[in-house]
Amino acid sequence: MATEPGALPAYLQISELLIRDIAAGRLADGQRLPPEREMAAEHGVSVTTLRKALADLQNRNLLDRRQGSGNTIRASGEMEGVYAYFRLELRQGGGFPTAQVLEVTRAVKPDDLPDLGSDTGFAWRIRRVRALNRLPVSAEEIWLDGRFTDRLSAEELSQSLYLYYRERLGLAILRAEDHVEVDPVPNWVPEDLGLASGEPALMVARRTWAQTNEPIEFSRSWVNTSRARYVSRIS
Amino acid sequence: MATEPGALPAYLQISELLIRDIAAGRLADGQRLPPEREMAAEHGVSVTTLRKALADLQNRNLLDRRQGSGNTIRASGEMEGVYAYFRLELRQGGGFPTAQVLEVTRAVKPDDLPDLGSDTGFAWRIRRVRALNRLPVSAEEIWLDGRFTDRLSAEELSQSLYLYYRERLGLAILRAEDHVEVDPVPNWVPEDLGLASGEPALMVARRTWAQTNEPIEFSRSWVNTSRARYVSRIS
DNA sequence: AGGAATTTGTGCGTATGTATC
DNA sequence: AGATACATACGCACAAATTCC
Repeated sequence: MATEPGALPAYLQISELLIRDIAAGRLADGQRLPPEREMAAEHGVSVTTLRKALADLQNRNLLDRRQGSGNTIRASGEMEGVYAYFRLELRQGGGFPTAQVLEVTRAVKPDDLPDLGSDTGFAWRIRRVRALNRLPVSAEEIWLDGRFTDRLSAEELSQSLYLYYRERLGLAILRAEDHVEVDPVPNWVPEDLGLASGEPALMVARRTWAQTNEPIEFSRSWVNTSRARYVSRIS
Repeated sequence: MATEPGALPAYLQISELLIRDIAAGRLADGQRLPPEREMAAEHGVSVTTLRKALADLQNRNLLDRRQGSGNTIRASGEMEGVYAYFRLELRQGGGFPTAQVLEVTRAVKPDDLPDLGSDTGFAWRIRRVRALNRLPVSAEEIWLDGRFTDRLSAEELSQSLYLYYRERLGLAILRAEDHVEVDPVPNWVPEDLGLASGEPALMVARRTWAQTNEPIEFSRSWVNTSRARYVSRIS
């Protein structure tokens, strides 16, 4: 393992390497890792150091460590990971999330918007409809600070916005805070969502932060609660 | 450190000992711990082992470890622990939670209630008003399954219901799931909450589970969103 | 300002215990 | 019962951050 001056600690380099392997599918769910001594030799570190890397994966719920049995990848959390921040469910439970972008605009930041950590005053406004099993459940307006990119089009945005942030903009969302309230539906929501403009509806206001703890994004979602509900699991 | 056969590992013995010290107030918030080498000597273990105990405390958010600076107790998490499941905040943020019990009734379980893991068919219904900084913010109706206790009175219930569950009933809440919706306000809510019966309001439906993963409780809270909002932090 | 002292972070190698196969 | 593999624990050396003089 290279030990350049500015580099990350060896155990973090290894754990990040394994995380990328999982994300890329090179390490699949349920796959058994080689014994710790082997892996330590492969990476040219001591068993102690390698164990610290594996402990890190365990803390992230990506690895099942079992004495006498071995270390097993738990990549099930991966696809969930992309949607870990999505908190709407069909009323009968579950539903596969998709999104349709209605509009992408570069605009002056409104005054009532929370601070996004920039002084440019410009931001991207993304409006989209989120669906579960193809049933539209919410309309979402997202404000992404302007400092991250100079161009942004509806075509570029994949189904998972956070995936786009991570892969195209190098922004990993690490934290979010939702405020759930009741708020009038705006006038731009499409018909098929089943929400009447001006009527009170469940509204989720979200702020997100990146690795560096800088605020990135602010969004508001109006939810059709006859189709979906906001779910929060606590443990 | 004693190393009897059936005992916990040394590092866990030490971390549990420190946790008890924090809970009992012998280690106060902000207090600085002795250097690791000193503590290791005190407990008769190696620095490595002691560090593992401290890492455990850090994972529990009870300790702040800073290279070059030392280890500092963060007991703030203690009181928060009791209210960790409380997700309402004043609109300006924060607020100290209190509760006033309106009514405690033993009743037949309604049919539309989710399964509470019992076949007795009886349950306790608790109605109370929750306040933040003495301002009423929500009305709550709780159904506690009947199998846990034969008597329950308003006087017995402390401010924190979960504290009561833990100390009197031996029930530690380990998991909860909130469903947030919009729902008409019931007719029993008191005037000073500022919610009109029958009008739609933010409603939080919660199920809770105990250690054993058995369902315990179901509750619904109607929130005055002009005073408070439902907050969910994700990381 | 600057350098020494203090304190935690990282990493190694090894020995032994214990769960699983 | 034996082999395999992870868990615990020790002691040491050096790096990096902080504090103190």
